[in-house]
Amino acid sequence: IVTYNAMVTGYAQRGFMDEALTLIKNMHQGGIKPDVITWTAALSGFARLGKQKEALRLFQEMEQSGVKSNSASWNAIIVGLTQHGHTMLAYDMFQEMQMAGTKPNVASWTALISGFAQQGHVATGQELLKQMKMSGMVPDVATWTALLAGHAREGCLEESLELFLQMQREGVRPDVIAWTALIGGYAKKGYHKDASSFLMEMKQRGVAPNVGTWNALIVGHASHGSVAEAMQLFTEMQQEGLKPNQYTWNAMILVLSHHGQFEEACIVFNIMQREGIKPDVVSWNTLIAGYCHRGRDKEAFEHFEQMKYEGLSPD
RNA sequence: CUACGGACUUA
Repeated sequence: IVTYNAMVTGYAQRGFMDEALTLIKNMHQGGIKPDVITWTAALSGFARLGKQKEALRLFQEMEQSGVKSNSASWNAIIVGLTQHGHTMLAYDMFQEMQMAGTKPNVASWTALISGFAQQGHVATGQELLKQMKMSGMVPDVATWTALLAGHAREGCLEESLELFLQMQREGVRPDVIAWTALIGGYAKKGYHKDASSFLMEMKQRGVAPNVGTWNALIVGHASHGSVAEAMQLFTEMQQEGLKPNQYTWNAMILVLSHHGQFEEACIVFNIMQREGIKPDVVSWNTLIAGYCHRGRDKEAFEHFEQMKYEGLSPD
């Protein structure tokens, strides 16, 4: 069962759902009964792909086979809904989960709060946090960060900072992700000085910045700031021993495009490939949108064609 | 037991 679960999880996480389902069938034939982990791994795969019908079907199949769902199974469904914009349906599921006798855990609350926060409904998220506390649950660093990030994305820096402080008053230590959410808010508004003081502070407090943290700093230089400073950060992160990832390269393309440096942006396409990272739809969209903003429709179209030629489908 | 939640890129 352990081996099977590992394999089902592997396939499901990669979106190979046919393979995952075949494995479950094999388990049955081999006389091994899939457990709640097997089922949850599989239905979570469907949920992430936005195939809610199939996810729910597996959920029912699980219960019919006599395996009781737990909060993780419900959470997988809820996350699938929130990540595809169905926040209200996720909320309904959350209620249904309780009616079915499963108590939401911290992850359930966090998933729901994050869903609303990502849709720009931060106030609802705040309200849910209050309810969560009233129900006796204790928010952890992920819960706080979901809300904090919501405020940061809205550009409400005071609110995001206040949550950052509040979580600490309530005994929760910010981790690298919480710091990154905070820093990202400041960076995006062009408050680069504040962003880098926070970077220093997090280091002093023993939290090591990761690639995501640097990405947040770099991308701030798209709307406000300069290519030179972005390049400087890009170099610095590598001196710290961190390797640029897809987000980093795309951020660099964005910064260059925003500043009209399209030739350089195209060079970045080549370099990233040489470094083993393929430009994705986001990379191309960024470049094409950059051309469009400057009225360079011809080049936008040429790159649109080239993207298709490279085997990527426009979204 | 590689089951479920939070940050950073385009639109």
